[in-house]
Amino acid sequence: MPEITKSYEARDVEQKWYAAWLEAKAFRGEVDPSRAPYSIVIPPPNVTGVLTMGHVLNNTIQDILIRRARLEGCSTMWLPGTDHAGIATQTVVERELRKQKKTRHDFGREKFVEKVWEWRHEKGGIILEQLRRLGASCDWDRTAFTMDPGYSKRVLHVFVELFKRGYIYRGKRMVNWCPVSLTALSDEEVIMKPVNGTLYRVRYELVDQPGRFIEVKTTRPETIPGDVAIAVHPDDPRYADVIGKKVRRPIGPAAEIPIIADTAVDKEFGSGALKITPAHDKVDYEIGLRHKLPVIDVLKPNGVLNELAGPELDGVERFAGRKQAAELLKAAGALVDEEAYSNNVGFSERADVPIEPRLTEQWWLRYPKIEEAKAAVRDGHIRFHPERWSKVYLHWLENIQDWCISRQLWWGHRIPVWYRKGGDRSDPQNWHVSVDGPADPQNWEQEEDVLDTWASSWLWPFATMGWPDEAEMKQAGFDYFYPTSTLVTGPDIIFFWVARMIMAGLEFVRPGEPIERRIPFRDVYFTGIIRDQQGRKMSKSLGNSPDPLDLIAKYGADGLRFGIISIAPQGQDIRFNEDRIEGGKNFCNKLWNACRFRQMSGEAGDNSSLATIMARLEPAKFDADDHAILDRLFATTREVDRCFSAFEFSAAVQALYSFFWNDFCDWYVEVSKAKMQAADTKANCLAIQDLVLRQTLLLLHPFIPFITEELWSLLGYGAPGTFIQDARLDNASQLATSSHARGLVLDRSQIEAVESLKVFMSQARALKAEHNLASRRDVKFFVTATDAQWATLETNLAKALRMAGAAEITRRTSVEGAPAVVTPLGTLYLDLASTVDVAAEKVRLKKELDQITKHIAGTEARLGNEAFVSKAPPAVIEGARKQLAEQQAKRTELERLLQSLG
RNA sequence: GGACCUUUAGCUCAGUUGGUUAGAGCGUUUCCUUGACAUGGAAAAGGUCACUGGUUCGAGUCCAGUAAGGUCCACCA
Repeated sequence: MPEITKSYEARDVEQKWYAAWLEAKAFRGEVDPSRAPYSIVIPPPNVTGVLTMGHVLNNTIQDILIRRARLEGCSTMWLPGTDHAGIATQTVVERELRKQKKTRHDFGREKFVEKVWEWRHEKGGIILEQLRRLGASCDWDRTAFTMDPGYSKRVLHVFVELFKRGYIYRGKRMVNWCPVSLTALSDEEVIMKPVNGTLYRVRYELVDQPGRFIEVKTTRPETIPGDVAIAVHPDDPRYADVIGKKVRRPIGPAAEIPIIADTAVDKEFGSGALKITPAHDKVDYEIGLRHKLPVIDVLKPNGVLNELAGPELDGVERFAGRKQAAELLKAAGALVDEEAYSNNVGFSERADVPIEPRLTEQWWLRYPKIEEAKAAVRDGHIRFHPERWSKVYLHWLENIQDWCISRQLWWGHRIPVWYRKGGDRSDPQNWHVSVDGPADPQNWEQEEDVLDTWASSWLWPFATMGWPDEAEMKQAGFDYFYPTSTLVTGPDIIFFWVARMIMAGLEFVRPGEPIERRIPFRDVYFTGIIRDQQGRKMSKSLGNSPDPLDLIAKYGADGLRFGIISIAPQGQDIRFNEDRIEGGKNFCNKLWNACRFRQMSGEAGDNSSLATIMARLEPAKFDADDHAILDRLFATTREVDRCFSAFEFSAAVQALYSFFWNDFCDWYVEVSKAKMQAADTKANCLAIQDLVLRQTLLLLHPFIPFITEELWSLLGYGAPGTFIQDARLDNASQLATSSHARGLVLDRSQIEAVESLKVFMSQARALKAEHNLASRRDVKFFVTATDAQWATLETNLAKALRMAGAAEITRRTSVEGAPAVVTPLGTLYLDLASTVDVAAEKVRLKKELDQITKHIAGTEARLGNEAFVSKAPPAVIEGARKQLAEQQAKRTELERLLQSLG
């Protein structure tokens, strides 16, 4: 067996094992009816994406779930892939073209789309390669892409089906228009941001009463040329006499526009009068419809004012136009005043510029299965973790609006609608809607728009598994793996993705079957957002996000995974802290060296299975520490189990950390050193170490897959050619059953004795340190103890001497004048009476006495409280009494020690 | 305007259904290169659990309110 080196070198080990896993197709998801399925579909990253800390967290959690399920005996399948990300990808490629001073229009649609595909093949999907570096155990043979021919066909099929079922319609409506991307956006892609601007007070002169004005307040004077009315509230007495009269539009093409009454106007705001510009405001548009007003669009799609804005403003960009309009108003004497004003403005999520409300023809989707989607979560068929996100989800569904699914882009799924050449496009008589198009294509032209990216990714959980083609579904194991088990994602895409996937699954999968068969996943785990030290979101533009690949190079993939999980509490945002990643690396090193020590301590016995290790245990030779470490091992196994069922990964990591580092390394391995020197106890002690290490590696493997695989192999736990994932993880009760079968019953009193020994040891070291003897290993101690206390000490004496760094500990009936400490195993004296600073020792003892006296007072007060004694549960009262007795005994002993010092 | 989250040691965070003297990691101080590990070991210092009330025998934990910070939703020009 190869020797374990002094320090753990992550890089080589990681490369070696990942290659071996791929070679063996260890991550292949196979249909196996004898086992339970466990499946995850990856939230497909943008094909343009590179690995961020968010991806690290998200995918580490998915990998943890998948690997744990594998160890529990499930047949697992983690489906990877990427999203074509319409706007983002098109923008990236257009940016490349701009370097060559070209635009997509220089190429034309077909050539441009070819360019995008070229780009994708060369540079797209880097992130999937990066996920391998992280250790992600995806079934790479299933890698999907939302623009794959098969996937695309399914997207179009869904469009056609929804159209047939009456959920899709075409209509001219106000949409959120991005003047940079030149496309419509859904409401979800608009981010509201407060903007500091100006509120202009503008006056409109009445046509038949020169000199009389109506004032309105507006933030957008450049749209005044598009004004078609002034609206007031019908009950507003200030304007009762002007309703129906006309005012002059102060700038732009001269026009007389009516004063109308509409209840949508807020009497309290501003002057109570509102300018109506139906082309550039959603509310205005609705008022315009009610009053049959014309629509005057003064903006070009790119946000530049057009000729309808008048000669002065024609061709001026919208923000420059705003200032210029104000000047024109001033010149016309129509600007009353202006004031600084902050209001919320919708921004395009992608381009980060204010969107324009714009009246355009678009395709809309009325969502299917809204009520059932609510029920799925409300009734617990789908469980959100943390649960509180379900409120956000339900609230959105309560107020859901139709979804604008068409985008004026070239990169994406072109909408499968054809219009009869020369026909009126708004007349459905002239439409052909099908996946494959009309039989006589020469007579038709296809819709230019493509679908919103989310209108393809909402099918991800089933379109990646061959749906709706029976043969492909069979091959993908659809029946077996759907619904998927857990979705791991961020709460920021509850609306974009999670809710829509639920509706899509309910609408399309296994129609007529019960809801639990149609939902796309059973659990949804929402991660937090990773923030920097100042609490800011990590983002490319701020440059505050470390490159995960750098972190992998520095700390190893395992170190990164362990570190990030340890700072990621459930559902809370995460303050990134590189120290914790370093802590992850250090933990790996600790694990490595503990295994190294095991290897150096003696030949491995038969480690090939749990049973063979159990067979090597010798219950008759178990001492207190042996009982205690197995007790802690079982308890930790149980705790990790609980953490997984509660999705508390950082708690699992903490439990494993403290068990392994504190209980095993700091204590058990240390006491082992004495036991392994005795031929009689050595074999049993090594068997126990082998048992602990085996179980620990299994429990840790989902979190740190590489190093555990390496150590599993080095310590001979697996047969050659097998992986740690081929083993089964026994739970705590299975472990207990196996050990019972071996005749081992853990002894509670022995386990408690170890707790006393630990306290004793700590106090002995502290006593040495207080007298500047911490580094000495030849110190002599005396102890005054009861027979029971001494019995515990005596049986563990060899270990105790070693651990305390003592030459001897001898029992005395009384000791005078030596520094002492009261321990659970008797009073311990340092044999240095002659050199001791009596005054300092008295101060120290006095301080301890004061403390215990305070505690006694507290305990007595509680027990003296009639209400406590009569109302608290007996166990609590009993505990308090026992505690009081112990405290009093300690006080008596401290007083005696003080007295003996004079 | 509505909903939600957070506030515990210098820093980042645990703290399960209320129950001994509130914990961990990092950082700090002192000591230690003893044959697994200095990516380590030992000891120690460090907290009015944001604030105010309430419920209770008992509150970091439950309730109400206040303050600060954050997130999401919402068509007031």
